[in-house]
Amino acid sequence: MKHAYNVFEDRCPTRLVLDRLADKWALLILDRLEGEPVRFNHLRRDIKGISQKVLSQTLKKLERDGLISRAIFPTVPVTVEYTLTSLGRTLTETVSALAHWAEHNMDAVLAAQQAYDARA
Amino acid sequence: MKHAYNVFEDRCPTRLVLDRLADKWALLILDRLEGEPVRFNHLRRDIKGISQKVLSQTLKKLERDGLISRAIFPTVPVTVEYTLTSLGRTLTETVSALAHWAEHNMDAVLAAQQAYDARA
DNA sequence: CTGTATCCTTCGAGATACTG
DNA sequence: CAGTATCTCGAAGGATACAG
Repeated sequence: MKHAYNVFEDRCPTRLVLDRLADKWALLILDRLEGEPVRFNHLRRDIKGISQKVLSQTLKKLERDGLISRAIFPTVPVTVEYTLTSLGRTLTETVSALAHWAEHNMDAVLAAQQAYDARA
Repeated sequence: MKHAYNVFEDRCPTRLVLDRLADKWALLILDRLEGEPVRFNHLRRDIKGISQKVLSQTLKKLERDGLISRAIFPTVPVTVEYTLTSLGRTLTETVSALAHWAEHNMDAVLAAQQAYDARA
């Protein structure tokens, strides 16, 4: 067999990886990072609604997973840029596909919800 | 403009839709449902580690969003089949791409984590 | 078989304030 | 600018029992 694990198995490494990806903020960060490095506060401003704490935590997790890298520039005050790694770049296509699906099918989902709620 | 909203805006419908997708169990269910209808307990058995309660809740949300449909067969005891809707089927390619990414890049992520932890 | 109801715990997120 | 440190709070999830 090609793979020892699959996503349907409990407590397998694959599931742990999918868990990390199944995170709203992580997806938004990866999507935003596509194409260009972005600074901390720039991300904070662009990704509306994320708190400083959660942004910091999520960036740390993504860096630990090898999906993004953190570059520190000794300016005053200090500048920090986050960039997709080559591993992270292999994900962007899928991630932005998900984001685009959400944008394009929002209306259909909303309509389905209203129909569902009307029945109940 | 083509879209009034994008995923980076707070409290926009697109974000709400992405929120729903950014759910580990929802992704696993959608992935499992690709290709064939599946019964409740069958899903429960296949998606290892999910509780009855969470499975039920997640299925209800996915049905409300118009991504899956629920068919009741008046057998004794009753049989319930869950199937992807046509809207849901437009998502499967992306969802399974995510799952496959996790399976294929698990090793790289694990290695990155170990390298990160070794540095710290 | 396919769920719902309840209890209980814990984990995560928001708010706020502070630091290098 | 780029974070860390607390604190509090609510919601999500597991376990268990029960129901149609």
